[in-house]
Amino acid sequence: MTEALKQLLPDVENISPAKERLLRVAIDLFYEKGFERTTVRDIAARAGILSGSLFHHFKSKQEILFTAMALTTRGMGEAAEKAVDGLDDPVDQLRALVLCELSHVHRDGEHAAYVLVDEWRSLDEEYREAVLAIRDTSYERCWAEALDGCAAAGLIKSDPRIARQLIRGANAWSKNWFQTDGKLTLTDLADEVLANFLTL
Amino acid sequence: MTEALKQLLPDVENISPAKERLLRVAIDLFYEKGFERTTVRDIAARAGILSGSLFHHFKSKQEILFTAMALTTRGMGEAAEKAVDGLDDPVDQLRALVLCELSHVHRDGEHAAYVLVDEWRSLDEEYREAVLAIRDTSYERCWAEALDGCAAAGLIKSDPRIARQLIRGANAWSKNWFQTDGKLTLTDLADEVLANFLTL
DNA sequence: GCTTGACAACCAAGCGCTTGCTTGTTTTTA
DNA sequence: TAAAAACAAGCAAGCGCTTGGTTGTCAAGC
Repeated sequence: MTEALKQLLPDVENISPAKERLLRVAIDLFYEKGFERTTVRDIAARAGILSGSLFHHFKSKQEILFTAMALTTRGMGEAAEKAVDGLDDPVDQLRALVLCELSHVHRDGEHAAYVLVDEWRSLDEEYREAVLAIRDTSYERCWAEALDGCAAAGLIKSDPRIARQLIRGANAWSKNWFQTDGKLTLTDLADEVLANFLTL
Repeated sequence: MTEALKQLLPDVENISPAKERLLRVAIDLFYEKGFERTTVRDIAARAGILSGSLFHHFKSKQEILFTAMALTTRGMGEAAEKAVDGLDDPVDQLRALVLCELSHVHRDGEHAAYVLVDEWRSLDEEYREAVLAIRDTSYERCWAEALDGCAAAGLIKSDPRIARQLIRGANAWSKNWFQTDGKLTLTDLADEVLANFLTL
């Protein structure tokens, strides 16, 4: 990580309650309509303030997106670490992580939507590396550990890194077809994913 | 399909060469930057005309997106039918379809980018049903046939429709990580996908 | 064979509106 | 009473789209 990015991160570490409230509103809207279709007036209106007041907290709309993604990414990292905590069997770890990821995609947990990754293309290049850094040091490290464990036991068919990408794609896409209120539960779906990617 | 949609479709059936040229430019830009970030001035500039002239061919930017998605969807349907033509073994069919889908995602074929599906959210509701109708009568029918065949032979682990969604997600996401110029070829990737979703 | 008219393609200019963001001031909070 | 948060007002730029007029093409009519 470059020096410039290290200067960016402290801002992410201590987010005031007021700021976090605005971020949750923004994340909701980004989830519903996407970043580009969401205007600063939309965000302000739902938060009950005027659009100009937003810029007292953030210096640009782009910074809102960045902070939102950083916050989300950090929250997912913590959730992932908590999910695998105390699990020794890599299969158990993987099951927990799949369910964790699906929960975030469908916003079942307390944290924000994983699908902010959909907005990757909207995030300015200068910010991307910082978000990636947060993701890799926590969230993806959990995945790598679980998948490497499965691979060592000969339980997966692909290279762990390829398997990770295939699983991520399958999970993320479920946003576009899976209905939480249907017969299939999120846990069922997680089992389906595991059944396909593990040699049981 | 409603009557209103039937009136929409003929426009998609006969697209003039000039119109198709503009659509290819638009699709390129949508692929590169996304629909929202692409302006009508961007499209016109790359096509070598002024922005106003676009509206001689399309009545709105939204119609450009719709026609582009319809054209792409039709092209993919034809490609899929051609890919499975003459193949009797459902496994062979599935292999062909996976490679076909990956090729479109990475724009290796002559046809446009499959990832226009990414712009689903940008397409006005009134148009969506029409695009879905085109997709289901050709492209998705091929997939259903192949997957049902595999399921009948006990070669897949999930319900065919769930398997289809998981595969679609895995394929679509590959746009965000797979490098065409890397060691792994598209055919290799297709084999990886098959290895995971088939019980061989 | 030349004119004519119809047509599609495009240009030139700009309208009305929305966007992200700024400024100076007032209210609220600690 | 000073800092933080929000308001009120609006700017400059960019957006999708419209309008009226100018080209080039080509078949029909005398």
